[in-house]
Amino acid sequence: MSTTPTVYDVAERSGVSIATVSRVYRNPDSVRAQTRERVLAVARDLGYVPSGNARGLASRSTGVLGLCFPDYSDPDAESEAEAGHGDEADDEAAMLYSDQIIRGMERAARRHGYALLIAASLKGGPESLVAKVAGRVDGFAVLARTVPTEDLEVISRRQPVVMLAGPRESNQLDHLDHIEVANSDGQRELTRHLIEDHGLRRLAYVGFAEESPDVEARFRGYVEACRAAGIAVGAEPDLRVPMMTQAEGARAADTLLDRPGDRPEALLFANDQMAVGALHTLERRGLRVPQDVAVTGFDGITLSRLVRPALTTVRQPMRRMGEEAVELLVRRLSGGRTPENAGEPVSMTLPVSVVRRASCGCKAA
Amino acid sequence: MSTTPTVYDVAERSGVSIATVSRVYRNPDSVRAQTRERVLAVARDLGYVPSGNARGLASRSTGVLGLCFPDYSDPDAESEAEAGHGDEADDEAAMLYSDQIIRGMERAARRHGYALLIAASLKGGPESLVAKVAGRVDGFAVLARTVPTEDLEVISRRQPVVMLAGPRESNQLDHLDHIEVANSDGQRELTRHLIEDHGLRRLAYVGFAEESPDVEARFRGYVEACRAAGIAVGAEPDLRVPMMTQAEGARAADTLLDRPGDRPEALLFANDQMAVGALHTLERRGLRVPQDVAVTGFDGITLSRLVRPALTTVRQPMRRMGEEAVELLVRRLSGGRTPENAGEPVSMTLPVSVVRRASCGCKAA
DNA sequence: GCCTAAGATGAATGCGCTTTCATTCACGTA
DNA sequence: TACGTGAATGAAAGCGCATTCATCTTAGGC
Repeated sequence: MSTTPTVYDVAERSGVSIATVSRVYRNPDSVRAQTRERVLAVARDLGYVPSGNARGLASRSTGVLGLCFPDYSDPDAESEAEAGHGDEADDEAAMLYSDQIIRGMERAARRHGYALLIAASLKGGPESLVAKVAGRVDGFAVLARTVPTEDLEVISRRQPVVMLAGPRESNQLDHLDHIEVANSDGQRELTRHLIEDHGLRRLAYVGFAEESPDVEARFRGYVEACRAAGIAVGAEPDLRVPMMTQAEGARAADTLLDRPGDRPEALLFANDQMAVGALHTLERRGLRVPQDVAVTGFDGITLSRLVRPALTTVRQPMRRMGEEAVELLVRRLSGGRTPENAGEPVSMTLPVSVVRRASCGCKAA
Repeated sequence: MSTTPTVYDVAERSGVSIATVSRVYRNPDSVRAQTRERVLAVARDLGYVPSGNARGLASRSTGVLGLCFPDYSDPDAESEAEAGHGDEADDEAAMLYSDQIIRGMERAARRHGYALLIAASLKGGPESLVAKVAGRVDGFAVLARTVPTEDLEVISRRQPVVMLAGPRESNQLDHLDHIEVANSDGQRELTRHLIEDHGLRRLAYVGFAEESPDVEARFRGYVEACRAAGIAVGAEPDLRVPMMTQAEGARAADTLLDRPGDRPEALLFANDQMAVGALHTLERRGLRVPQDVAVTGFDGITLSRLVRPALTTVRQPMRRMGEEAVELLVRRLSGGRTPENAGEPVSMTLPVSVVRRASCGCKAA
């Protein structure tokens, strides 16, 4: 009896067939009450729990949705939390993207009766990651750039996959559902705000070195706003950094301020982490924000509100993104096996909102 | 071909047996390189992804750990986030317990090569919840009181289960591993702080109506500190509320302040949510915190730092708890099939820390 | 050039459950 | 009394993979 009990054990002990045991769990009403009770009693007695694997195998569906995300942990955040045990710097503050998406997905999944399987990619083989998740769920969401697109290409032929954040790949993944945020709109509006409402004209944009669709889109919004205001800008950000971390942001600020010529009136960063790093640099150099230099971020992470001056940024509705992802998956899953399921891939863009705080001059620091 | 490809399809197309296909994924080195490449090519071509279910069934292990938690969503938080779109009140602020535990578990699980399955109980049958999770994972953690103890009793005979937060049940679950925080110590220290460092003596404690081991432990700490200081206290909290929400906290404050006799100098709440609600009430009534009344919470949720005055509270290391839970499960899982596995159940208590902020008078509001 | 051992592959079985399809049984009806 | 009916249950066939054990190669060794 050291082995875990199965339907066979329960069936034998309660004098019914395994089919009946199965029915007791799948469709209780189809079994006579008396029989049902007997089976349940034995099951309880034996400590029987239906094997999800066997169930899934036989019914080819798992009742689980998945989420793959990259290892987002910013080394900065880690070390900072460890070093300064200050009240303000504790790690709780850093509710990451992934956390919010997880929360959104979990809620929505629960509503639809699904559980959620989450897995972040290790630096090792992403192969194992996606394979592991894909093989165990009915459908899943992937944060952009977590998994090689070609792998997704393959997997999406077999189950619903929705890509989060990051414009749809123009090449092959045209049949992948996709949810993004209005990166371009947000950055454009924020830039317009700096130019029109604060009268700033010497702007500098800091982006990411590796090609990142999101960052590109943000930069595009920046460029549009500048041009609309008659401000000349190049086709490239003023600076590209190797990683979008606080450390790099701090360094970037130094680099830009050390450049010859007039000091920029505003530093626009492609994400909040970098902007926060820049804030440190500016303070160290004795420059006041926003009086001497305005600073803006992008994302709207919790930390952006906690720093001083509070960071003006663009908030992304990550939680909602998670919810929408689930809705989409559920729709694909329930919508008949093959009707319009092969129909047009859905692509949705969620609106963002500019959050005006102190670092651009809107509120008192 | 509309059906999802299986090992059989791959085997046939690449001219090998299914055993070889399986080997290619499970143990690549045991297959000749040439053969391996051929199989992988076909797999890629066909869009083959190994079925996690079949794998799990055949190898009886899933590579997944689970977490069951109650539906913690505080209705307050929801409505507040929807109503006031204020910058300060956005939902990011509310990083709940479950979120932190999830994060801790995810990190630790990833390190050990496991994925994480999370599921919150719906109000419906908790049966389905736990069964669903239990059937799909190698082991899992449960937040106290999410699942009827008798169910756990049954399941724990079949796989490792670790209970989080909440003292071990004295009755039957003695063979369940268990991780808790030093609730009693924390509340005692916090109370001692109010009494000795701030000279407060008229205290009032607000707890939860339903029996909750954690809340009981906290109350116990409170009582100990009072008695040690020679302050008389009853065996019951001054007030028990039906739910530990902000709304109830607000109401509780009203109730306590309306009672005849001297106004309490300090209101101690069994969690932060209630304390925050009380803060609203006090402001409405024109009472200053901490000058007129001190207020304290318990938990150390992010919101506790964001409210004004910032809340003095006791921080629980929820994230670490998640990590420890995984470590424990992994140990159980890897530690031989039956050696000391049946050994003593582990029970660990994580230390908490008092966070002194403005609401008790320690820092400027 | 023949024999042996290690390496590569195949055949077959079982993992635990779901799901037709068929069978049995108890009634009500003609 | 014989027969149709629907409910309850059983028999059996997979679901897709991992894993022995047996079989077949192939590279050495003499």
